[in-house]
Amino acid sequence: MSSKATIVDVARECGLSQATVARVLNGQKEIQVKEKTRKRVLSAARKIGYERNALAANFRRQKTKNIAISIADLTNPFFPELIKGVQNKIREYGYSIVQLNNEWNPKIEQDNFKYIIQSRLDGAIISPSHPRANLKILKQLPIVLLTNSNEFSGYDTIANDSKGGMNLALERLFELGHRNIALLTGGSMMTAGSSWRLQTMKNFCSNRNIPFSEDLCIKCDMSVSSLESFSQARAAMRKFLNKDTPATAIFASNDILALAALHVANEKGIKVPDELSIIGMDGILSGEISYPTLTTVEKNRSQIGSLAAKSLIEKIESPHEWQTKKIILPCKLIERSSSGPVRGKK
Amino acid sequence: MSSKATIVDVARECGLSQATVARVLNGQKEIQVKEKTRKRVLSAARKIGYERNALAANFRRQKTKNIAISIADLTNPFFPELIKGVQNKIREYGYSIVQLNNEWNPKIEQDNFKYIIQSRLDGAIISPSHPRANLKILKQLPIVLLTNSNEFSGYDTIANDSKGGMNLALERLFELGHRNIALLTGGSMMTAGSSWRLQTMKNFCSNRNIPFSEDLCIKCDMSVSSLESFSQARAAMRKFLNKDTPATAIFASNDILALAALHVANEKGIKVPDELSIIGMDGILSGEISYPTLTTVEKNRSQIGSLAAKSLIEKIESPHEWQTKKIILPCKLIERSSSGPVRGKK
DNA sequence: TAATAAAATGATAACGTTATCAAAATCAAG
DNA sequence: CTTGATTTTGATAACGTTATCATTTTATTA
Repeated sequence: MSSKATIVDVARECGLSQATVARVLNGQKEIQVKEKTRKRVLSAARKIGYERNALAANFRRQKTKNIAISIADLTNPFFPELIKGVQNKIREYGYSIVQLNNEWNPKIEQDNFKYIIQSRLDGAIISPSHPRANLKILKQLPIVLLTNSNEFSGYDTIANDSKGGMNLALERLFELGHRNIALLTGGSMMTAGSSWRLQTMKNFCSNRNIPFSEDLCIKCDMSVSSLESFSQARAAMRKFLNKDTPATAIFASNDILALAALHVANEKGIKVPDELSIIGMDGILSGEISYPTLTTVEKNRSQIGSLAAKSLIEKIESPHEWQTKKIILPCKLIERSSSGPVRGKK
Repeated sequence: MSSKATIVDVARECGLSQATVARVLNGQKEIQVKEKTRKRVLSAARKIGYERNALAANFRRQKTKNIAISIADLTNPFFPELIKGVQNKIREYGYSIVQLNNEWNPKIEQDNFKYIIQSRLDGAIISPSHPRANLKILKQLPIVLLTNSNEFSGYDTIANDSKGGMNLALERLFELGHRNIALLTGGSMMTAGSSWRLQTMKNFCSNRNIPFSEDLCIKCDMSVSSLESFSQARAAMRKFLNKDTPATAIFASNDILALAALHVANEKGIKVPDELSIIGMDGILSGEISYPTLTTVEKNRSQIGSLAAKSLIEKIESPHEWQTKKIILPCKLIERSSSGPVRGKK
């Protein structure tokens, strides 16, 4: 029938107690059971087609060997590779992933958190949808946040040094002679990160004593799907390039935005990098196959995923002896063909 | 403490039976409980911070409200959008996704299937890693396969009409005057689909009475990560273009391969589409932002995901009155800038 | 108001595993 | 062979919910 064989059925079949059967089938170590009985159990289990009921086991132990990954949008090319990194790491430990998207919607995000708690998942890797995301409900749970925002002081976090990475790009542009650098970034202050980007830009400009005005800030929406983000960035870029801008270079907050800028430049016949240098951030595949290929500040997402997973599992499996850990990985500037020394404008 | 409040604690707190409390907190319909007691329960639950233990509930009902999605590789840009489609649909029904990757490894895939069974997930959406993937273990489970291979005759399947889509592209290229069309595709016969592609190509050529030889078949590996696939395809393309080939057009099995071809063409100074037309398949983001933009045979992944989810949930929730369903969605040719009429060769 | 029907609540037995402790079997040493 | 230590097995109580009844309360009707 539809109802599966249980441990009791196996016990009956082989004439041993269910305790012994359990030890053979689901016991942790190979210890404490005779080879002969082990075989007796296994053949009985195979005979009646026993499949472990993880539901019952999870319930009994109040553990699931599942962890959540909460992100905004899976179609954002940043995440799949990160998740893959997590996946590969946790497989070693026998965990699985429950994948939760929130579409940048804090309400859905909150529902997802509630789901995590109610499903008694063992832990969670969370990319907060915004800098003040409400994590209260998760306070008893081992979690690792994918952010370097200082809003999350009590939590374990892991992220790339985006600020440092941004400076890497800006310094390189300065070195190449650029003095009018535009910033293409998300406009909403709700979005994690957009305000520090503006601040980093201002700091850089004042340090280097070069001008920065609101005119050099191209705002669009990052808290939407990649496609929408791309299309909005293009619109913003068109508008920006229609004004006779002094910018000789653009730093974009992520590769999608950078590729949008590149697209518009191609469309308008502006030569990249001769007339305009463009640097993105993340290091997604699209940037490796664009024309020209995209200079970018790379974040090693697979590494982040892997480290986040490792951290989380250590935290899950030895909750004592744990102290809050903040990991910040350096970014790497990958110079491809969308950036170069400043030359004349059209 | 770490141990959470249970339904019994709530019952004690509000002086009602646990049955009544259960009815209020987890009961399906709003029926059969007085407004007054409902409030009494809810306030008690809130007071002692009760969170439903889904582990216990799932165990008792032998249902998880979780479905699996089994794919080869999440970083393949084909899948995230598909999963998003699934995600958005199942949210309506209160289900969640357990995400399983197999890295094209049948052994991992089989382990994942076992996991699905043992975790008593309610159903699964499966993209088989190869045409003879062993689904035996899943036979009692509601599943929907993402394939149009006829190897899976007893199963519900849903996929785009790839063959038809491929013909769409080939016919269009023929119409544009192309008579020497190369096929860029996966080389291994293990890979789902690569043999029918070759067959479709041969059929088309013999129908249209144009030549096709092994020389016009550029083989690389599709059963690897996108990045690797891209790089292998580039190598194959370089080799192909070094021979003085008569091809004026290339049809690639997916957009990654097509973009690799485009990349090599750009690299070699071959003008696309003037000297070489390239058409891909899938409709991924990278193809919209490449230069030139990529003509492609689009598969609506989000729609597939959504339909697969709907099908699966219907099957889960009314297992009777179900008959095997095979859905084949048409592809759509999207003509962008990488294809055009045949002209002179270099 | 009594008798009956209907609605609301209560008592309790599963679900299948793991964990704990007790009992039995085996082994080692005198 | 006994005794004691050690290994192996067995009996049984949870885990927290849902589902099935039985019971009580409330509503309806004569």
